[in-house]
Amino acid sequence: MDAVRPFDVLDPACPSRSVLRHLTDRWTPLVVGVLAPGPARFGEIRDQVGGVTAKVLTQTLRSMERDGLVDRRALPTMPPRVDYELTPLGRTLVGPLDALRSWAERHAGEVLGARASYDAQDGAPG
Amino acid sequence: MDAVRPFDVLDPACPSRSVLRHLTDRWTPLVVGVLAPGPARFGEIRDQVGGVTAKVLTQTLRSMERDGLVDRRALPTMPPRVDYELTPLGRTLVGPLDALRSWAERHAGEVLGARASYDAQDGAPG
DNA sequence: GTAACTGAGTACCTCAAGGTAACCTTCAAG
DNA sequence: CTTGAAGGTTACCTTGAGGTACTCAGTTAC
Repeated sequence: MDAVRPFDVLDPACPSRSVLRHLTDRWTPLVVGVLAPGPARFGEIRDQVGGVTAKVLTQTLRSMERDGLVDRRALPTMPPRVDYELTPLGRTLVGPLDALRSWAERHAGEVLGARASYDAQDGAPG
Repeated sequence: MDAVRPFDVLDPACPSRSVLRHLTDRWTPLVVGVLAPGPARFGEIRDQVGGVTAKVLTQTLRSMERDGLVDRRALPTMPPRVDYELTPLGRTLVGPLDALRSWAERHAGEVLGARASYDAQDGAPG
C-alpha cells in the first residue's frame, strides 16, 4: 500500500526535506561510512574521518543519535571510553550513502575533467 | 584492476571529498530528481523544486553544468527558453540520489519519532 | 510607452554550519 | 602537584551558502 505518500522532499514544508538535508550534511555520510563495518570509538572515528574537529564530530554524532541513526554507549572507565554503533535504522542508510560515496570516488576524475574543460572554454576566449 | 584507488572521501585533501560535498548540497539532489524523467525548462524546475529562488537555482544549474552533470540548451526564442537535461554522467547519479531521497521520505516518520523520544527523555527529567 | 514574460546578473545582507581555543573530568605516572 | 589520556563542553569567531531586491534583454500585447 504505497498509495498514500505523505512525505515529499520537493515540498519545502515536508519534514522529509529536513531529514534529507541532515543526511547530506558535511560529516554524516562520512561517519556512516566509518561506522558501517561495526562499532567504533570516538577517537577512531575522529582519526578516520580526516579533517573533522572533535567539537563538530560530537555535534554530528549527537544529532545522529537524536535521529535514531547511531547508538552511543559511554563506558564508565577511566579515561572514558565511548562506543558508537549504527542502529538498525542507521544501517539501512549504509547502502544509499555508500552508493553516493563510491559515486564520488569513481567519478571524481570525470567531474574534474568536465570542470577543467568548462573553465577552459568559458573563461579563456573573452 | 581496482587495485589502485586514487580517490578517498575520508581524505580531506582528496577531490572526491569536494565532489561528494557538491552532490549533497541543498538543491542538487532535488534538481537531479526533477530532471531524472527527462529534460525540463528553467521555470518548470523552479516550480517543482519548492522553495528555491531563481538566483540559487541558476547557481546550482551552472555548477552542475560545469561539473558535467547537466546539459544546458538556450533557445534563442523570445521570450527566452532554456532547457536543462541530465548528461550521461548526470544520469548515473539518479540511482544513488533517488535512493537517498526515497530513504528520507520512507523513514522521515521514524526519524521524527526518534527525535521526539530523544528530546522527551533528555530534556524533561532534569 | 508600458506592462508582461523568461532567464538571468549583481549588490547586499543574514544566518547557521563549521572552526579555534580554552577548559573540564578522573585516574595513573612521575 | 603537574602532566597526560579520552571525550567531551563552552564561548567566540569566520565563512560562505543561500535569500532579497533590483535591474536587464527582447519581443508581443494593449
